[in-house]
Amino acid sequence: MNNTRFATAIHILTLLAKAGDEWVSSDWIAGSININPAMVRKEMSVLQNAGLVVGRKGKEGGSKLNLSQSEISLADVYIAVKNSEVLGKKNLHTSAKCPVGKVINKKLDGIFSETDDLVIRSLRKKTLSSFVKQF
Amino acid sequence: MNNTRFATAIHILTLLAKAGDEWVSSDWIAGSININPAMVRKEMSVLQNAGLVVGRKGKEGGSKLNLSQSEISLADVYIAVKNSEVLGKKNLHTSAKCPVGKVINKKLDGIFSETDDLVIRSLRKKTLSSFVKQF
DNA sequence: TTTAATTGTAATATATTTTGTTACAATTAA
DNA sequence: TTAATTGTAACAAAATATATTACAATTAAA
Repeated sequence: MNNTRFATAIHILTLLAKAGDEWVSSDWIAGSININPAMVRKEMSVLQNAGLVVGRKGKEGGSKLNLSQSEISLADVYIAVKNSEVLGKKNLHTSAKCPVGKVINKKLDGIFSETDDLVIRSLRKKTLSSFVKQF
Repeated sequence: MNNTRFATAIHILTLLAKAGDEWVSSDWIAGSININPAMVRKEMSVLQNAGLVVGRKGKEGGSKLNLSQSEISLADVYIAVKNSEVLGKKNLHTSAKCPVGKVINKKLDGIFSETDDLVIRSLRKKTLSSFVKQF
C-alpha cells in the first residue's frame, strides 16, 4: 500500500457520512481532498462495487452511503482498496535448484497471509461511525 | 510495501543462517533469489546498518549474520526495510477550508500508527530461527 | 422539450517508485 | 602480485500511481 487509496476512500466516506441523505458531487469531494474529480469518481466506482456507496447521474447527481455509518467497518474499506499484501510482494523466479529458493514462497505465504488477517481483524473492529464522530 | 524488499531480506537472512559461519557472496545469494547481485548488495547494506549482518570485502569476502538466528526477529527485518505505513500514504494538501480536510490527517494518524504497531508486535514474536527451521 | 449539470469511463499523459544494470575504487586472501 | 569480492554511485528501464482531458449517457429542473 504505497499509495493514497485508503486515505482517499476514508476521506470520501467521511464526507458522505456527514452529508447524510444529500447527494454529494465528485467536484465538492475533490475540493476537500485537493485531487482531481475524475480520481474521486474512479475511487467512488470501487466503493460502489464494494456496496458501500451508491451513485446517481445527471443534474443534482452525486453519491451517498449505501449503508449506515455503523454498518461500514474500516476493514470493508481496506479490502475494497488494497492491491498488495501488507508485507509486500514475493520474488517470483526464485531458483528451483536451491533448497531455499525452491520453497521459500510457500513458507512466506504463511507469514504474509497471517499478517494480512491480523490487520483486517483489527480494522473490522473500527467503524466509519466512530471515525466520523471525531470530527 | 508494494515491493519485494521484505521477501528479499528474509531470503538473504535465511541463506546466511543456513551458511553458519561461512562468508556468503552476493553472487551466490543473487542466484538463489534470481535477481542482480548489486541488488543483493544494496539490501545487504541496509541489513548491515540495522546491525543484523556483517560484510567483508576482498577475495573470499561476503556476508554473514551478526547475531544468532534466535536474536533476530522478523520485526527487526520489517523495520529495516519498510518505507511506507501499512495503510499507505496520506493526501497532503487537503483543504484547510473544509472542516474534514483540515484535520483528517491527524485523525488518520491514529489508525495508521496503531496498525503499524500491530504488525510490528506480531512480527516481534517470530524469529529468523523458527522461520529457518522450516527448511 | 430543452437546458444545464453530473456521473461513469476510457484514453492518454505525467510523476513517482521499484527494479535492473554497469562500472569501478577499495579491499582482502591467497 | 593477482584474483575475487564488496560497497556505492550513476544511470536505465519497468512498473505503479496520480493527473488530465474528453465525452456519451443520464437526470432534474427550467
